[in-house]
Amino acid sequence: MKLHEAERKLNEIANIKFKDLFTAEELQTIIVNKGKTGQLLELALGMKLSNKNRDFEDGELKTNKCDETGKPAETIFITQVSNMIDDLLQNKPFEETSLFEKIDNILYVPVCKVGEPTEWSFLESVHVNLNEERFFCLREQLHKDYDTICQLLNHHIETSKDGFIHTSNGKFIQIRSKDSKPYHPIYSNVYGREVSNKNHAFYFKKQFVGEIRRILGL
DNA sequence: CTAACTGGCAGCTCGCTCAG
DNA sequence: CTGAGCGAGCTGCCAGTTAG
Repeated sequence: MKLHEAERKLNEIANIKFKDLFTAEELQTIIVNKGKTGQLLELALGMKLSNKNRDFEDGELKTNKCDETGKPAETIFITQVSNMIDDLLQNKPFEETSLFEKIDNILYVPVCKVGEPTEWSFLESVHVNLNEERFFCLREQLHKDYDTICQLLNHHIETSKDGFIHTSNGKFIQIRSKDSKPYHPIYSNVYGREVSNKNHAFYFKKQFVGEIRRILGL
């Protein structure tokens, strides 16, 4: 599925309460298993559930919990770090990383989760394409963030007590731990040893959402 | 005191592997 | 050939700590 097609479908179901969008049975699974919202959205859009690198043929779907005004409640998960750690430690050019591939064309869908799940709804989606002129400024900043984070990772490995990487912040994106037991250590070929005892991931910080809303005049 | 940050937990689907 | 088991990668949620 192409991103634009999903965007169109989404705008048809935006602002409709979940109780009018899903069956009681479907809603029940949301309540029992809170991690289900994103999957229900993908199904509502007629997509196949998968663990592939990109949700759309040409981009990525990101949902996030927020309030009625679209203000995000959480940072937004982007992608895991373990398989690209050496790209980062060698500061591979931003545009060539799988991180860039992951974020250069995003359909961001805020999910208003105030009150009971029956009262929740998808809000107006936001399409962020870093190749469009109006996002050049944002793209520049993300590039800077990327370079900063690459430096911070090396700095942590070389100077921290445990010799491991730790939370590293840019202005709009960050890297921090993301794993569950049993942990998945990150091995670096550059250093020839483990550089973390657990997996890490890229996240968009909340300021990122504020920035795209500002750019789009929302 | 409150909001943000940090580190962490858990559950889901897919594809791969391997025994039967 | 087939199905169970498992790892990888995805998702969302939250408690304790820190910063403003």
